[in-house]
Amino acid sequence: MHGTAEQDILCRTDLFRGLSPDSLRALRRSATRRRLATQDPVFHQGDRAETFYVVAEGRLRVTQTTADGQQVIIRYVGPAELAGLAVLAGDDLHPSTATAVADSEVIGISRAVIREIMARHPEVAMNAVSVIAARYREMQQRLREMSTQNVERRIAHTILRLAREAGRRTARGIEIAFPLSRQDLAEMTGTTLHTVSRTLSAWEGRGLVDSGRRRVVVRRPHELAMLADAAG
Amino acid sequence: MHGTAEQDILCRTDLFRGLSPDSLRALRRSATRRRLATQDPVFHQGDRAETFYVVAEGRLRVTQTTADGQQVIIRYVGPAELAGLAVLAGDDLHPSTATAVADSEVIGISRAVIREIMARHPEVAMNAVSVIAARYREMQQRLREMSTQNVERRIAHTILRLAREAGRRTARGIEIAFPLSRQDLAEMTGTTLHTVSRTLSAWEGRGLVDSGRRRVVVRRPHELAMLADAAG
DNA sequence: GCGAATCTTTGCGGCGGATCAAAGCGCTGC
DNA sequence: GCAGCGCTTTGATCCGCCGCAAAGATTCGC
Repeated sequence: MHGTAEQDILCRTDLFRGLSPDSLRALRRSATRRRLATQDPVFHQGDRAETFYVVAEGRLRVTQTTADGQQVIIRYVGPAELAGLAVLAGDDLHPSTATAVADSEVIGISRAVIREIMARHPEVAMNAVSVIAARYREMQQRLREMSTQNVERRIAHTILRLAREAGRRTARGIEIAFPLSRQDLAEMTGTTLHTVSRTLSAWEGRGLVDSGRRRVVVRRPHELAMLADAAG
Repeated sequence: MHGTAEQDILCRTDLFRGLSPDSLRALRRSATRRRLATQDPVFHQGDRAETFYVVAEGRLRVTQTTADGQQVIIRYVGPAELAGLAVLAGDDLHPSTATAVADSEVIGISRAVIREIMARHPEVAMNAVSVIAARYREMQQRLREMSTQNVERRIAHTILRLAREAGRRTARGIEIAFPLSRQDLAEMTGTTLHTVSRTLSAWEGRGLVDSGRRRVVVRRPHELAMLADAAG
């Protein structure tokens, strides 16, 4: 699984959907591959935005850190998804940091290459519009959640979303397929690890989830969804 | 100020920057103008996304309403800015509602027209990427604020942002140039009108702002910015 | 100019969730 | 196998902000 897998992943992205085999081949030649171990950084907040990445395998965590050192998780990025969208927009700097949370493989594409492809293939530029618009909508949804829902519902929504994006069916239920700590969930929902821990403990008591050290399994997705949609 | 003003506004947008005069003229012919009084709706959440709008004059409020009827304000949109970005992305439905908050004039452009322009003029498609990416970044910032800052700082940031986007210099300070109620600020910051009212009263006591019925004037922008950046 | 509607202010009580503190648990490395 | 580190749990306390309630301003319609 080398070249062919790589080309597969590129044409499976929403960004390059519809690009001709020839162009894909050329793109593949100018792209670079990188293997990452857990914890390896891909780029840092404030770095020059020279290269964006397609995840071929594994998963990245995208975070932002505030002036006073608080961190929030913007998103997890999985196979066939993109990290470093600022490059597509032609921005100078990466506004966020991307880090591998599992052994991963990414394909890097430089600003110059993607800008030229978009200029030559408007359908790719239009795909880029859709990709970023989807992220924008995602963000609107999270903002709405933060504004109107209490902590328990926010955690429920977040876990359900992760289960959808990165869920693995097991005998016990749907397992989120990468290490996810209480602290991580807190940084996604705007609360503290203490509150997340208490909430998961309560759910565990009711048989909704099964969780442990950096591990979450959703046992009753339907009931958790009810809870996520309940008032409050 | 008819045709010429309209063309001016179109070429002053980030979206159509760099488009040739000929194409602009053609675009202008296929666009429609609409005058709006305060409170007039432009489009509704759930409507088919057939047309997006360039604000030529005035201001729109873009909101989302949750299943249980709670409203959040996504953004205010002023001259040379866009409303209805979903149309650019080719989405089926408008995810939000846009309403005039002052007498306004908008220029409507249909999905078919903009898609064709983007297909023919990649630079416009790339502009669209930048426009949406800017909104995405804006949203990330607000999410970060919601996650890490207390109510007072969020209100301060919000008012400063509005003053920057829609501020009018007056003898008393910078006046936000459209009607803005306590409830509106609450829906932008994820709090209640009561808390906004208390906060503004406190600031008024310290001479930071001067506010009344649907009216906010920032008297000491610098001090308000200090407060917005302070810890907490 | 009067009343009604809308927006704002302010007091009071309560609670969700943060904060502080300390102890348990499960990996990892030697 | 034991030490040590990072993650998790749980208790106790506190406080920022919400929710409710009622009165005070301001604008608008007739």
